[in-house]
Amino acid sequence: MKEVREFGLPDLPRAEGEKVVMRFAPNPNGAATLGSTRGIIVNSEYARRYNGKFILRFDDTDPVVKRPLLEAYDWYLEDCDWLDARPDEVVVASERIDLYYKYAEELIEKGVAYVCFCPAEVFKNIKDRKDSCPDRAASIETNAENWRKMLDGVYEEKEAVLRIKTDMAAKDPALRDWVAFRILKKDHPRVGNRYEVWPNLDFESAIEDHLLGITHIVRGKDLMKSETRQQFLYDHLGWQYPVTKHWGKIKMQEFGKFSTSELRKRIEQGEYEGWDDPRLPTLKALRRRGFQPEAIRKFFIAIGVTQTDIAVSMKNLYAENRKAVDALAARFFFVPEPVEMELNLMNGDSFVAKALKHPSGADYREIRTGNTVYITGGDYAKLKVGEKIRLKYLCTVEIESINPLAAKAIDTELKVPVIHWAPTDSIKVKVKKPEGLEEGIGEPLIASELGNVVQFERYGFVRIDSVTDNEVVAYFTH
RNA sequence: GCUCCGGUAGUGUAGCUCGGCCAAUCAUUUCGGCCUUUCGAGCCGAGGACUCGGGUUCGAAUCCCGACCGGAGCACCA
Repeated sequence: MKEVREFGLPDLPRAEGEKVVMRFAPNPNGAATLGSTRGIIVNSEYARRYNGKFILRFDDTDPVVKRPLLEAYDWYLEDCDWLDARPDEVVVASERIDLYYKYAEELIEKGVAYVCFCPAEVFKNIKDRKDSCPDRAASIETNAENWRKMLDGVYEEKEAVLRIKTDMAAKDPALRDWVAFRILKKDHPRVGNRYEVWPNLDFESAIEDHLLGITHIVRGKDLMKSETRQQFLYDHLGWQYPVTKHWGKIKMQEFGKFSTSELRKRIEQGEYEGWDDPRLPTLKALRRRGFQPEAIRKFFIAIGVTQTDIAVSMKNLYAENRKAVDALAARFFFVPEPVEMELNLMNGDSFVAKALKHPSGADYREIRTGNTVYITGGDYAKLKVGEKIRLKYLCTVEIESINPLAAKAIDTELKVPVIHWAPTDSIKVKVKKPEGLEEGIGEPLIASELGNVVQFERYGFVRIDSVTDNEVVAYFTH
């Protein structure tokens, strides 16, 4: 019988009464991007659904090519907290290197790991021929001794590696004898110069997943082959591989290709203001722009875990965020490209507009103005003499002249266009958008919303980022 | 070159394991309408898809084969 699933992630296959243990394992070489966010949310969501455990593990075993950033460890913790995905346990691989050495020795003793002295290109040739490298046949004693020498610093970088024996004749070249440890004589941001022999991801993560009791691995399909490679290791050690699930490549249409390393380079070169620059696809940037964590969660859960490669538009996230933010965002008038309008009010009319703070509520805000108001350049461009428009919450006017712009108040009429405006004593407002800076003016009360997400009517949602004496800076949400 | 994975509307996604209840779900986008004060908000409505070709079957989105298209791995990166 077919049943339509409720909104959410598909169920994970699991044994009866099994305690689910999930993990998210980033390399902290920069701030979390939208890509990493998927990993945080999907894994924590599964852990939550099955009442299991969620582990955050830093796979920081590469001090050179993708060198960890010391601050990023904390950033990940903050981001997880913010996303309501606080880990039950945090593990740092670089602090557990001795543990990996122990297993390396065990594998050497079992005769399933060997120290290989082939230069990379030479080994590639051998591998492509489905041949074996001469070191593969070395005795256990020789390997143990060579491994010892590796650890003792006898060899230089690239002179020797420790390989795991798989099958040099495997149909798939990606599986043949892979590197488990290599020599890197470079300090590590976290543990300094304590180690010169570093495990590769396949080795480190294989050992950790077992030790941490991970039951299910859910990650990107770029690591699909990793499972097959690591399976050899699990067989050698008599372990059971976790259940795996892989999602396809995700690309945000608005951002194109980005990698953490690339981002880091550009930030260091000053191309961006920092990891929270509003143009960036980082969690820090989205937070500063006023996105709500529950919207981001829902967005990634809706996308799910299919293996198809996808190109998603930020519009989907915007839609989700709009639902979260609409109810709590107070409304204000912000006028970009302001054009001055002289206002001739009828006798007895008030210069104080009573405006709704939120269309669904009853709370008012007062907007006081003199006999000049400001309207947006865009609205101005469409005006003609004799046309009637309503200045929202203030009055209906008839345009008397365009240059200079002047209008007189008339009796309220139905079905006239409604535009918003800014009062005489407006404050300066700068809006930082992904596309650039937009300047304008707005009602003074905006300055009282520091840190809040508000809606600039007919413009969009923004988060008030900073307030000074006569200027407000807002980050554009969407 | 070798190996692996995938292909449902503009974009995501459900359905595929166990073929019929699928003239295909939900969301978003787009379009139209509504709202006696938001034409970047809200409400209502409409449109829009099973990559192609064979096969199996009474019956195929679902099973099989092939083609085409997309992506990944073959790093002393993660």
